Amino acid sequence: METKYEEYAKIFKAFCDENRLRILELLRGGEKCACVLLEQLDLGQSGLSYHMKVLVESGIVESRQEGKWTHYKISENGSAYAAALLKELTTPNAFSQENACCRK
Amino acid sequence: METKYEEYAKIFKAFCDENRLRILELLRGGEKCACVLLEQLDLGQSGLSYHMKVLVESGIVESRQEGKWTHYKISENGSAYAAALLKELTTPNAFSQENACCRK
DNA sequence: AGGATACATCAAAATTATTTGATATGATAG
DNA sequence: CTATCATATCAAATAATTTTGATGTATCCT
Repeated sequence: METKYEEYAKIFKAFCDENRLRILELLRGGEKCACVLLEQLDLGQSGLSYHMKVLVESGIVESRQEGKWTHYKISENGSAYAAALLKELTTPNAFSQENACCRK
Repeated sequence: METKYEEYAKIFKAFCDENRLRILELLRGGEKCACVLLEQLDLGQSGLSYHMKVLVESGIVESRQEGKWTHYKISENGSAYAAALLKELTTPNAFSQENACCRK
């Protein structure tokens, strides 16, 4: 089983690699098929496939098959979930308890 | 020089490691000094120091020196910036252009 | 001053992620 | 059915990140 931390980490990995950030930038312009991404990026075919897998598994990107082509687009739900999660991870929680460490 | 993509990646790396996510969880409870973090985590001293450096460099965490102790807390500004950036990276941009690829 | 404490830094080892090239799979065109 | 195209998967090579243990540095305590 996966800890919740591994699961969260997987989501944010979408944003932790230059190539994936470039891919997201292209997808901000709308759905694209792999062949288009491939010609706009400095990546080989299997490299693109690898990064698309990471992106899809993060939930940030969705894929749609159409015959032999695969189309990718940014997932609204996935993105909203990531945004909400980031906010949660950085917001003080209810029982904010100051630490009583380091006596002077 | 650093590309903007490297800079963005650095920010999200804060959230891509189990140990760092655990540290953030502790910091959601308020400012903590390194010694407290150390005793709550399964990490050695130099390992903690390494992760705190990554977190501070991402801008998500701020540190404050007090004598020989270092206190860490979540940075409101850094977190807000990351949240805004994530939103931007996943929002369709103005000139959303559908691709004209893959003739049927 | 001298020893202890808190943390940072370094280098080596271990682990994980990414790239690359070769091969597999599945859809379509002929 | 066969060949071709688009993409996925695999394994090996490379690169980046993380862990670990040793050492350095500044502060504090006596």
